[in-house]
Amino acid sequence: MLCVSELLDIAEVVRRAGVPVSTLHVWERHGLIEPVARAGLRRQYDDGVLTRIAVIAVCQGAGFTLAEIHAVLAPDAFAGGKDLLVRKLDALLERRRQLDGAIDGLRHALDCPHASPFTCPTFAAELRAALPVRQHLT
Amino acid sequence: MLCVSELLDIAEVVRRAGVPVSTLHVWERHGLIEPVARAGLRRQYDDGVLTRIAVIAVCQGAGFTLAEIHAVLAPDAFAGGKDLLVRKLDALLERRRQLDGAIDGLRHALDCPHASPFTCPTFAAELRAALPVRQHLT
DNA sequence: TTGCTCCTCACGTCACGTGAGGTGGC
DNA sequence: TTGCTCCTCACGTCACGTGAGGTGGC
Repeated sequence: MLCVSELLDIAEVVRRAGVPVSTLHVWERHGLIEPVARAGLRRQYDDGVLTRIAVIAVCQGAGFTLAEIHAVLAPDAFAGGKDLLVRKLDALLERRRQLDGAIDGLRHALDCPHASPFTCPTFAAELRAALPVRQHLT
Repeated sequence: MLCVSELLDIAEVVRRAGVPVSTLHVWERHGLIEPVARAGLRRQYDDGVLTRIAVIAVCQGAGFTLAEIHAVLAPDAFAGGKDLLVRKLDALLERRRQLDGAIDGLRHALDCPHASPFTCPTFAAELRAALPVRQHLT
């Protein structure tokens, strides 16, 4: 059995994943990723690291801390239930609601004939409406 | 002419805006907000601070740094053109695209019969597809 | 006078970013 | 042997969060 799986050096991972080296080092210190080997001091990754990186990126987009992502990446993360994921999905939906508000606000600011959004009653009203929903993502 | 505009203490601002005191202090140090007066040491805000806070919150959602938000809040921010806003709108749209990807991914993870997303080919493929778009919000 | 809210100042934290100086594969 | 990539380690940064100890309005 020939197991000649392609090994990636860190530059290749940076190129394929679009994540800077400094970030990869941080994630490694937090136990989120790990090279399968070293060539001298140089990290050698296998192809699976790209999937892990994708999971980390998506989870960060969902507002997970690195510690939470560590839990998600654990082998038994989905054994005991998916409560964390359900809560995070709610947070994501709320986040999208806020984001849509920001997009609408920015579009209005770009179209607005007023010199500044502060002098525009429509914009002010829109902003005020966006405020009270601010919540912590827990 | 009676100018008895309602003054707000910091607790009232926290209640109405949903932003913690520590954050208000930081924003003040960065020149983003300012009390209109002090009662002894205690900050007294007018009603307009709520609009500024709303702008700050929306801009943060758009990925602005506090320094950039400071520029947006300047009286002549919209005099010289709206290039910054146009770029940020693009960043926001890209961010929403990522967010939608994360929402789809999470929903799939919750429905998925597999023990872990890593063993599910659909999930892995979805994640990989979400990766190469990672860009800095500049 | 007594709480209670508010204050300032310093330090901690989270997720990186940035050199400085050194190692090692091709 | 010479670059060039990669390494580790320490320190900086951004946007807060968290006490510690003190002030002051009601």
